[in-house]
Amino acid sequence: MDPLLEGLNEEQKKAVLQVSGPVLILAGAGSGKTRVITHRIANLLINHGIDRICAVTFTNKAAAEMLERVKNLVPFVPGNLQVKTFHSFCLYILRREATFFGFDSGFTVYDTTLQESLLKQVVKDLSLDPKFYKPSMLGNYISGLKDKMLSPEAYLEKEGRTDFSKTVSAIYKEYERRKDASRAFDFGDLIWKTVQLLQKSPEVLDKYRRKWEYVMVDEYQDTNKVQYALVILLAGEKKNLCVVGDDDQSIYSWRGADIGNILNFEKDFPDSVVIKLEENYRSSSNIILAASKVISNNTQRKQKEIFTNNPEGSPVVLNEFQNESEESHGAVVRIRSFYSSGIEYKKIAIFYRTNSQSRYFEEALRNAGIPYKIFGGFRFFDRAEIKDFIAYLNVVSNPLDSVSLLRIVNYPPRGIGDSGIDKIREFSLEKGISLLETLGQEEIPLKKAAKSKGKELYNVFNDLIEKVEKGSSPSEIALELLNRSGLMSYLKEEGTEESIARLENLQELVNSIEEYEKNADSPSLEEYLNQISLLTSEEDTKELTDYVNLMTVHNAKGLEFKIVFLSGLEEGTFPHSMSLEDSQHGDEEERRLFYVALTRAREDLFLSYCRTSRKFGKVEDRIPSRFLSEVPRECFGNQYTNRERTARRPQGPPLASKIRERDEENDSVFSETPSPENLGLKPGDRVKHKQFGTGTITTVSGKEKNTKVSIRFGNVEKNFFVAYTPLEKL
DNA sequence: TTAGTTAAGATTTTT
DNA sequence: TCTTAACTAA
Repeated sequence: MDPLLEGLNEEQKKAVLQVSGPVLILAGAGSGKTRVITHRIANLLINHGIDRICAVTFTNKAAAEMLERVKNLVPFVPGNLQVKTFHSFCLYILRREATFFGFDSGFTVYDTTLQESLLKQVVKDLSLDPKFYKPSMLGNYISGLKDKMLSPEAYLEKEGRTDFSKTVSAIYKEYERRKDASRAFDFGDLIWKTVQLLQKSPEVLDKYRRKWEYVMVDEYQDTNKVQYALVILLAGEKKNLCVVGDDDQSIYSWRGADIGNILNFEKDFPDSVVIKLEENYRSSSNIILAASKVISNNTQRKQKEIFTNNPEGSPVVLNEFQNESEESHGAVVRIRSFYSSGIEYKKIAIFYRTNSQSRYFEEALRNAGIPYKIFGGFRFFDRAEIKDFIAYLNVVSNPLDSVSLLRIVNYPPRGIGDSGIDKIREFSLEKGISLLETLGQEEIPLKKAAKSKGKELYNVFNDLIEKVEKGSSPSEIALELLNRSGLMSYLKEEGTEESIARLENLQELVNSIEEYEKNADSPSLEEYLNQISLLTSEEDTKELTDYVNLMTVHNAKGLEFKIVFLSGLEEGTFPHSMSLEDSQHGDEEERRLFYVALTRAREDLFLSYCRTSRKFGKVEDRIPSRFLSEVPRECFGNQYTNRERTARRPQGPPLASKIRERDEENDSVFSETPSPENLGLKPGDRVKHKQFGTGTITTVSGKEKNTKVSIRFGNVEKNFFVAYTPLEKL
């Protein structure tokens, strides 16, 4: 038998062998979906000599995983095969077709920050109230319109002419105009402009249809209107289109995902082959029981049942903790014990609903010396100093990029403040020249010092732009810019710990550019900048080989782990209060999200919630997530102890009866004191400080070397690092 | 204009 | 709690 088919069930084989025409694979969680896709790609490559394939996913992590698994199946990966996210896929096309948009020398990709700063300018210039028209809200709104392929005019038409819609439409229009003048695309543009390109240019469309005769889309239930349009365009008349998805795992409606895309596939393609994968090979039957019972509470779903022939496995464990620190500590203790019994860290994942929750786990893992990697959330490229320097590079690569220029025109300080900036912008508008050009003008009405600094900056940019044209390498440009921008000396002079760290980060960025140069076919500054704009955190961490995975549940989709910790299962966090406000979907999307989380686990699933958690630094009481009561009692096994762990509150939470440890062994989790690192200092202690005399400790924070204490001396409160401050305990 | 201080306000999820 | 906007003094 073909080794590609080994170990596959009949339906999976059918999916792998279905070469041409439209195919819909309805794949339940853990039904071997990625296996089917990768084997299908391998089958096309090996048995049919077809390499004109593109496979599109949503997250970088899923794309990387897919490519990796294809690599393991085939002797080599042909250049024609593309496995990418929607965004990187479109970037690939747009970079090659930029001339279509009149962007003859490429373009800049605006991330959310640059998008919002442009919107802020627009709101200001249209004399609108920035308190009401918040850049972040406008950014989301406009992105949403782009997902639906609505232009400012089409939006107005559809929405009706209210004061609000008229204003938003005007902002949107002006935003587009300026973005265009800055020769930039935002994230939404990447996909929509690609669709427009393919619609308007038959030659280009034809070219890419021939380049990729076979199109595969993963997580099809999460495609939105514009992504749908893209897929349909690419599939063309040949319709060699294979989509894979599961309506129960649709978790992106807030980004315009249209579940109708998957539900209507058979209508869109009447000659399609539909394959259902319902057997779960991933998880223990305990986990599958929990997950399928929970999801059955949703009304808006296709009636179906996932099942497994896997053994029952360990009980699902539900833990209650007093707060987030104890919760993360509890996970660390278990991770340690798993590790000492021979389980690698990378088999373990910790999930949470929102990125901010990662903090506690990071802290606990760091203190325990356990390697970890955070997916999503804050990236290296999100650091302010990196963004600043990238803004510098953006201007060199695209002198028309006024948004980036404005970001750094006064950083480091050049005496060009808000009023100076206004003057420069006025002048540039009057003369019809770019902002950068304006900086070089003699007659701008600025103070002498500011004017000469501006001119200096202009010269630096001009020189570097010239050097790019003469073929200087990106890293050469970066190094020179680092010096001549004054950034380097500014940070050096500052001399604080903070500024030194920033300098090191900038050095790290230069390293990253050098790294890129080594690997790229024909390295250019512009390509580098384009690429990093789509990067998420997984690509930029140092290469660790074994690490615990930390991520949001959204990021976890499509992945699987032997051991999963799902944390923060409290009302308001999961389901998140913000999503409950959206009455249209109610809590159903949150439940799907919970379902996704549960079905990631292969063997061990630990659920946890806290009695109290912090919100904006304030401790608040919490109640367990509604989803916990939807998990059948028997999933938690029979072995419970009745001991209360944290008897700080007399009355138990609603679910107290369920929330027990499963056996004595695990009791040790709680008998360890959570943080012995504070050197014995605790709030309320009286201490003596050499300089300030006697005071009372109000708070203790941080761990080990980083332990900080706040001490109140009379009416003043001061903060100290315990490690640096000799304190005498009284 | 800048640096330093104070008060408000922020957090859903991703590219 | 932490970041940013607004305010104030120089």
